[in-house]
Amino acid sequence: MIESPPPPSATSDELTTDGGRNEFGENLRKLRKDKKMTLADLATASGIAASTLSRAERGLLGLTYDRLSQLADGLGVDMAELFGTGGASFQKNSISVARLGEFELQTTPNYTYEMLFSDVWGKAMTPMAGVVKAHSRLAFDDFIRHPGQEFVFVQSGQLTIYTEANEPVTLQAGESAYLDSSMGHVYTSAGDEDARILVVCLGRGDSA
Amino acid sequence: MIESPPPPSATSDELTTDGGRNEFGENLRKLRKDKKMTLADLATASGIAASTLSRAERGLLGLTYDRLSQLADGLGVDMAELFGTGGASFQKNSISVARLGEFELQTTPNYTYEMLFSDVWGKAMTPMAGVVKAHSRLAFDDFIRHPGQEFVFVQSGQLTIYTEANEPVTLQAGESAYLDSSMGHVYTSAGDEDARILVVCLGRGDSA
DNA sequence: AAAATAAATTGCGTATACGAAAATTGTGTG
DNA sequence: CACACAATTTTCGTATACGCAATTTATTTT
Repeated sequence: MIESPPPPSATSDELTTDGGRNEFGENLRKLRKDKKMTLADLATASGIAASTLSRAERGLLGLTYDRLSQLADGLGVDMAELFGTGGASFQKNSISVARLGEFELQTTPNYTYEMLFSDVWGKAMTPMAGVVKAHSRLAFDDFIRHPGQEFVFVQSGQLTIYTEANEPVTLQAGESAYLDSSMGHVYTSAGDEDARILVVCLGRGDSA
Repeated sequence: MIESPPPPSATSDELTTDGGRNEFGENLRKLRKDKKMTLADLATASGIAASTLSRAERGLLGLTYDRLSQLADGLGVDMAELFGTGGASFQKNSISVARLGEFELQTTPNYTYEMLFSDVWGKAMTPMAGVVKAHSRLAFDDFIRHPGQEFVFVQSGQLTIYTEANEPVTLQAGESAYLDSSMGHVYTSAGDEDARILVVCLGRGDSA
């Protein structure tokens, strides 16, 4: 969360503890106006006084958890959107297309892959398509890890997934797996052929 | 967010206005313990008094925005995870496999598809695999919409995507699209052949 | 088992969130 | 421009968040 510069009249207490509530307030006002609601409308919808909402929008107070929860309900959004962290910057009403070969191939010793939609801002999912050149777990110095979850689909070939907490699993073409990506994992091709896979990571992920 | 049942000793005021803060408190305690932190450790990391943290964990108070922000920093998580909306209940260190034909085929007039990993709790992404039987937009009474984002990959055939805010786009096999799923959208097969697609929705989504 | 230490909770005074009503500002119309 | 009305902000009293120190409970050590 990027903090906005403190207002000129901020007290020293606010400088050290306001935790971004000016930014929150701006986001709140934006959400409200996007929905063509007045403070009174939102007060009715949320059960929070209009005066409180006004102060929150101007960063003059920090709402409590209970009020935040009421607010999310009143605005019909989830908490993540309320905090502007859930893809709020993802372009509304957009569709992006990834054509064959459109994205630059990235090559490592073990993989050749494209980061699909690398130019799309605010994505909550990171799709990648590519080929697994590694045919042995020994090709890897260590497991790959990143916070979140990961979906992998085998388009062709056979894929073996090694993880630090489970027995290896082997997938045929058309099969898929869903895993905790914070757990160490690596992907290897399991047959003579290099497996072709599609991977979707949650958030900005560098996958195996 | 699924609310836990109110505790038996809840006052009527808590029943109507606590906005899930017992659940929040439980999640907070879980996060803290997962990280092997005492209340004093977290107090130091976050700059919030241990007594306040204790009360928050037991649902005795609702933290203000400023404190919530400090807490997220102190725990090294983002706000979404703090509220238990970011897959907090997803099984750590897990991998699940979807074998060919494993899930029951669901059939509508326009699609035949499997909800992959339908038995996996706490998934942030909902993968679906299937066939698009509709060859015309006229097959649909209305657009499909659900909050969030959606990734669609064409395995075979040709797919045309109609959206309420953009010109239709047609994808070949191996191509994909990423879209705002709150915008009305439908998928149709574009050639003689029924297109085979893989769809990943953010969250629990019913896709087109 | 008793003693020592760590961890969590309680008590109490201060700061701030909060709501209702009043005041001010903004907008539209004649 | 004046007026009416809508929208937002301010005022003020009450409720609750919050931190520090004391107390209690839980865990570890002897």
